[in-house]
Amino acid sequence: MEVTASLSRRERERQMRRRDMLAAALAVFGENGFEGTTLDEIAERAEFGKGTLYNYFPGGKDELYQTLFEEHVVRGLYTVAEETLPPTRPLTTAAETREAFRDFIGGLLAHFESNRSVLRLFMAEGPRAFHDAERMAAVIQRFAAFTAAVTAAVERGIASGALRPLPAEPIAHLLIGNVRGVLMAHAAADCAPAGVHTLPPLVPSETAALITTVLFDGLLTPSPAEPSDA
Amino acid sequence: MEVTASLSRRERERQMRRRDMLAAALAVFGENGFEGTTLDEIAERAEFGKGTLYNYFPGGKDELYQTLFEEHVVRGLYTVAEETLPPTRPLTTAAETREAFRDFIGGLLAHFESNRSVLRLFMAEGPRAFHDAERMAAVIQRFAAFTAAVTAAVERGIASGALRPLPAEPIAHLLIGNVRGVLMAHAAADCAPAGVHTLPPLVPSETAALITTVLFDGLLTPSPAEPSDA
DNA sequence: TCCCAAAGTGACCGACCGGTCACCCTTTGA
DNA sequence: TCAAAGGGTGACCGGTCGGTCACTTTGGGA
Repeated sequence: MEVTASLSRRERERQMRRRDMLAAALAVFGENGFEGTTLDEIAERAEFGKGTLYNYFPGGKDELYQTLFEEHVVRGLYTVAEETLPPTRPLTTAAETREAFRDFIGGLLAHFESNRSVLRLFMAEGPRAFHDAERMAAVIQRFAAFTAAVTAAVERGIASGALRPLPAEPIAHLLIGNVRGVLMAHAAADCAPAGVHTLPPLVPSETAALITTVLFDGLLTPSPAEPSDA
Repeated sequence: MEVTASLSRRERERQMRRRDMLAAALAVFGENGFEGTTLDEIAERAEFGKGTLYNYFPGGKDELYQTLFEEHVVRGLYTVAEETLPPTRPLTTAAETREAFRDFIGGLLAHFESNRSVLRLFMAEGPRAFHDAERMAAVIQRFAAFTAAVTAAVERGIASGALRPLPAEPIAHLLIGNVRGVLMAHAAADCAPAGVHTLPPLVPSETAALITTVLFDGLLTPSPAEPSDA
């Protein structure tokens, strides 16, 4: 028992240190990007020697980055989709559908709005992968479950008649792209020095409402009668 | 006269070499991204010595990159906006407005679809700027004229009653973001190895029509009567 | 034909950084 | 108390790459 307890304490301490390292790495990657980050800085920030990083992450810089990306970005996206667009949620009326996707969009915005380092991780990985087919394949694969969940929801909306019969997957990508665009704009704005193109702070619910209005009701002034919600 | 002619021939040759260097640089940057590109490779591809690059671009790697970005991306975007959404184009009816923005979106798609290197330049610069306030400010400033032109068009559409009275600038960004998203998806797809998430080839006019339908008419099935176009 | 200025060149430099490993220190258990 | 083991450490290594500059080539004019 004592041996077990001792081992598990060791194990717990190991996990804690691992977390400290990841937290430091997230901060530095968020500030300086992948290329701009040095292992020395991560080690210093985590208050460990550089060699120790390699005890915990034998894959080095890349393993640290991929771990963070998986944990915060991939899992974050999937969790939001799972919670707001589960297969059990009814999407039969216009109001239900609009509300579900507003929740989805708001959830995504909230997830990234709360942590700028994670947001930058999200924004920066795509372009990084453009120049490496293997990495790009990995990224696409990792997001597959997420995009599939969104596409399924769109398909259900179309099947129920709530949504127009447009191709579901492009529509799903369009939805995601809108969120991505807004996040990108905010990431850009709060990086630029004060005064240059200042954006009002991101309020997920309000922005989600705006995007939802545009995407679901359209930009055109409704001609015959306002399609009333609920 | 002879002196002048001689000088101008020199000058013309200089311009030609400059162009060769830029073309080589564009190809390499497009393939490998900014960080992944070495001056040695650009020099080799351009069939000049590395030192000669510095005769033409004293600012080195960064000047080459910025020049390409300005020439192909910034000017490209602005030209499309200027041609498809000039202040003189009437945006008073729903049909006019939808058509103008469909042209705009199609123009953007066509501009980048025709040159993948330029597309990657466009996609990659944003994230690169996240970690450098000065560069980000420069990027925002360089796009200011473009976004202003689009915002102005949205405002005119709203003023004429064709578009809903939503905040014009966010809407402009949303429009641009949708195009960006589609382009990103295609850049990603044709980088990934065959078989992974293959996308149908990008047909600017068709994609523009889809985006326009979604953004202007909305995803919801119109309840009372189909708002007929024209 | 010769001269010289301008243009071209690539070997070289130094900074940088990911990754390694020989050493050291703490902990543990007898 | 001590010895062995495991984990922690950071100086160091090798490779890379942006940028430089002393030398070479070129070509136009006298």
